[in-house]
Parts: sequence; structure tokens; C-alpha cells
Amino acid sequence: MPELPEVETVRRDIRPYLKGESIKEVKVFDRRNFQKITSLKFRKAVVGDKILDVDRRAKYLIFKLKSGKAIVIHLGMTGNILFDPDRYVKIVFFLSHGKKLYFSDMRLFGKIWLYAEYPEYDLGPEPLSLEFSTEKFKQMLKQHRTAIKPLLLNQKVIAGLGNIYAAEALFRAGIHPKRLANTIDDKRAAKLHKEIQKVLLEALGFRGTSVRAFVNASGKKGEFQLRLKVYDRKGKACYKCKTPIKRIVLGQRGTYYCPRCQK
DNA sequence: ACCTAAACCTGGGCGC
DNA sequence: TGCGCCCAGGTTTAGG
Repeated sequence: MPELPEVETVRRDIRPYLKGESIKEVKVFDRRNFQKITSLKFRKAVVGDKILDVDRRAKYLIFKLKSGKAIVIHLGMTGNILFDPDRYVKIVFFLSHGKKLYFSDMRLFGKIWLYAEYPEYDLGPEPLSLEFSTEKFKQMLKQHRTAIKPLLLNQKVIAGLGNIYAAEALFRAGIHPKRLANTIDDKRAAKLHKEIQKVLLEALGFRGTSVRAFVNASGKKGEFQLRLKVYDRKGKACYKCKTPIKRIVLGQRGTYYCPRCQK
């Protein structure tokens, strides 16, 4: 489900709700989301601790605790963090203000870790930060003789892009998903860099894309799915040239593009 | 140092 | 209605 705009939308929803709250209790209905820790140990370790802040790095949400520990959540494909329960709730956090926070996950690809201290990740730059410069992006592309689309999904290259926004950015930049990264000229690279940032910011403004499972913490869908130009549009007319949108598989991921507009 | 494919899961949608 | 496919906003791990 969630790429950078969706995870950031959730972070903005839950941050004011969680900040300064103590964790009173944790109830686990399915233990499979926990990584490298049992649900029992997790519960014991976090109950009584206080949430100081909620951060995001790439697609990870990081709950910063007073003890110095950190709860890290990755939503996987169908993970949602909710103020009200749905039918796929796996974990419930009981908070000191008497309210609850629900972790829901139909497919169970979501992951939850508990770290003794704030984690460092070996990931690429945040695409909406200054660190993600046009120059660095151009240089990075030159270093890879591999198809651009799977490269954009590599979190060690750029942190937070996923299947939808990679497809959308390539369409906007007029680049074929199979084009080898090192064959993209500087002008196109600069265009792609700009379109990555633009599409992420626009999607954030519309509170994410809800093609299937994604909802924000209040259970509401995003609105960016209405503005997608290629993703999930197989066989439909390209908005620019009317040519039917194609779907191919690249790196095991469905990949949508316009065969005429993207070279 | 690269690819590629399988694995982890549940459920929606479609054709027959 | 039901069955059997294909598909799904992700990441890790194993194999060539």
C-alpha cells in the first residue's frame, strides 16, 4: 500500500495524537508482524514508556520513546494505522488519554521492531530533502547500467519511492521504464529529478493514493488515485496521446507506461 | 557485483 | 454460486 506520501500522511495524522502519551497496554491478535521479538517481550518492554515523537524515514514510521527505545513500523502492502478498528486489526495500543491506536494489516506484510536505541538505516536520500540534489541524482544514474524503473524502487538509491510514484514520475519525465539509467542524458535526468519531487508533493497534498487498501488514520481514502496518469491504467488511452497504456513486468512488479510518450 | 525468482500472506476481480 | 486464475502502494533471502 504505502509509499512516502501515504506513510507521511499517516505520520502527520498520528503525531499529535501520540505525542506525550504513555503506553498503558498492548493487545496482540496476531504475532506475525513482530520482527526479532516476541509479542510478550514487546509488550513488557513498551508498557509504561512514553511516546515523545513520531518520525518517518523512507517508508518506516519511528516512535521515539522516553527510555531511548524506538518502535519502528513498516506498513508493508496493506498495513494501516487507525484511530478506529477495522476487521484486520492485529495489534492495539492503549494510551494514557484513554484512546487507542490500532495496527491493521490484511496481508501481514507489515513489520514491527523494537530497538534499544534510535535506529540508523542504510538508505538513500529522502527525495524531498535538500540532500537529494539534481547533481547527485545525475551522477547516481550514470553509475548504474540497469533499467531505470527497478532502480527507482531500490531504497538504497532513493528512500521512499514505490511502484506507483516511480511509474508516475517516469511518465511525466517521458522516460521508458526499461531505459538503462546510464543512458539518460543530463536534461532528462534533471526533468526526472524534478518530477519525482513534484509527484510526491502533489500526492502528499491529496493525502496519498488509495488504489486499494490505503486509508489514513481516520479511515479515509486519499485522493491522488484520481490524478494518476499511468498506474493501473492498462489498456486505457494515454492522457497525452491517446495510445493505450501498456503493462509489463519489470523486476517482478507490474509496470505501466505509455509506449508512445516514454522513450 | 550484479541480476532473477521465490517467499512471506489475504482477498478482490474476472472469466467460465 | 463456485472454481481457478491473476493481480495487489514491499522487502528479504536464496540461487545463478
